[in-house]
Amino acid sequence: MDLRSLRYFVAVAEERHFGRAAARLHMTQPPLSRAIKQLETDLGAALLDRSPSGVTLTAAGTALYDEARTLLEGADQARAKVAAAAGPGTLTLGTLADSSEPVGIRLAGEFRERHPGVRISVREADLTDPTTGLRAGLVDVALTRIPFDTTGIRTHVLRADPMGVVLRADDPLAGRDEVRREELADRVWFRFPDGTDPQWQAFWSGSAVSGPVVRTVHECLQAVLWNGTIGLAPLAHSFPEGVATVLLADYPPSKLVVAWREDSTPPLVRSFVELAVRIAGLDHRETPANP
Amino acid sequence: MDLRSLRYFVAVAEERHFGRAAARLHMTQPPLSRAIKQLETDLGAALLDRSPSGVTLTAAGTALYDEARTLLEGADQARAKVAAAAGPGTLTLGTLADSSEPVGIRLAGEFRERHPGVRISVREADLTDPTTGLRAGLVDVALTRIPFDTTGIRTHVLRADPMGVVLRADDPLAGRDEVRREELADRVWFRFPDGTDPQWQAFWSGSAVSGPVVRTVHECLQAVLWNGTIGLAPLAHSFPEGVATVLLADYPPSKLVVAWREDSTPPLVRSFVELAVRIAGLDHRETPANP
DNA sequence: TTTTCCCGATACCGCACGGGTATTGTCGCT
DNA sequence: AGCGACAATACCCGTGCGGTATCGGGAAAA
Repeated sequence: MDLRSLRYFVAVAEERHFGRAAARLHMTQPPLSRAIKQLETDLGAALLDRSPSGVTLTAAGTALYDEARTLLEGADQARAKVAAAAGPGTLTLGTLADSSEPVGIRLAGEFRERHPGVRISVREADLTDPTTGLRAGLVDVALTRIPFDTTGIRTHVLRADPMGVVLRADDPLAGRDEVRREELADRVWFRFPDGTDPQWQAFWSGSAVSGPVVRTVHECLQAVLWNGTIGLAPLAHSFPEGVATVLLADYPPSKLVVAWREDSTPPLVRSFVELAVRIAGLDHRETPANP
Repeated sequence: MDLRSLRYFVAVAEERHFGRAAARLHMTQPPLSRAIKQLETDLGAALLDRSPSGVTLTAAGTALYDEARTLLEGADQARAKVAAAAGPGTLTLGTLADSSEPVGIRLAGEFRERHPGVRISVREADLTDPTTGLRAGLVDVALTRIPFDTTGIRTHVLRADPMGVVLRADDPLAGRDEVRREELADRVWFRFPDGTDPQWQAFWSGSAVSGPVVRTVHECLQAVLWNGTIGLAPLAHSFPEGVATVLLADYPPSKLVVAWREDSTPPLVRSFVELAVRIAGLDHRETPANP
């Protein structure tokens, strides 16, 4: 007898219908039927009277329903008590200035729901530090992009986004479906300041040695609009008026990762990472397979 | 957070030692460590301070310990309440006069432990009915041996025992390690009464058409001692003074099964069957692999 | 200081279980 | 009798749990 079975049973008891209960539990009917039967076997008593015109509780079933409610209630209170005893936790999250994207939104929501007492302080880093202050200890966990030097840092890929070039809307290439890198050979690229992580620098601006130095997304867009520079960006979110994006056909995709220090294993960090991975996985699978 | 994790945590909290706690939980230390860490991740708080000189509880840990105790206590009470509401259950068990064997003993014990309120009434059947009254509805579940006509009856093999021949202790063959069937061709075999299940009859007494008719194990042994008849028995338990057993080399093993009517699915029957299968499985695996 | 020992953590593996899809069975109802 | 609704069954597959083997690190002993 575990809490999961009890949750299942409560759902069926309240809906008096396996199908509806399954829907409420975000699952399908057969595993639910099986779980309830296992619970009955485990307890050694019939809990439900199955008739085609609905399901009714036996005496044992009503007894279990009350008990299960109390137990589940107690479990929730236990969580709360533990959270209270642990004191107000804090998690500092570093982002790469694009935390407003879907996965970040859901992640923040679910994390707050799971750990209501935890204060999340978000630090938005500029483009010059792909670790967003992780190695410096300024943040506990980061949503960022690879590649960069990951010694001492562990990462888990959440998603891969195709890369695109960012142009003025009136650029001759602006209407194209895609471009290749060689077509941009004569353009002016931007650069990151000296001292930026070499891998990171190489990914974003190639071997450019001239061109404007940018530190933030904003500066980069300004350079595009005013200098005619080209920008580079993962095609994951929308861009402001006046600029256009074109898919870069021969460029490796940019991978969004969750990153944390490998010596950093406090539960909140682990919980955040676990949540991030799960949600990212769901994002892929949730696309309904329409027949 | 499920009840299993809580049980684990309570054990560790009380033992203040992962190894001892694991032993108490009848498991090994690594999965226990992992489970506790998962629990910490799930709750988002450190529960234990691991120091080489023992394990101590954090504030969150002590809070969870109290809550967990209450929850587990509540779960036990829930079981009791359900059992009470279900009314005193009854399970009638049919056996083939050799229920005193190891698996039967353990089975009865564990079943009583799991379902304290249930009355088990045992019906010992004689050798003439391999179903021990199952088909007639006299018992709910049976510990018996195949083969017999199983239409309408489901069985699950618990164990296979080699067959042996039962002789007077002063029989010339009595000292042998094993005999073959042809060496017994001139012996007098016993028979079952007319009307006995044909498969059953064929297994136990071949095509014998003469010889004494026996109905019980006792009668069979009497026939061996007084008539010089030979008996046939699975070599699973000990035999009384005065008779000897010799392995029958070319005889198929006798399979001990748990049997129930295929239309009979009350939870207590399912629970009994499940227990029987699990215990029989353990019996095999529990033989320690000495290196 | 170096060695040893204890104990928890990690790595990896195999199997069982929980979830899924597809199908069957079985009642009421027309 | 035929149909529709609903739970049960059959089967598949991936995850998770428990196992064994090994590592790492701190404390005690030499």
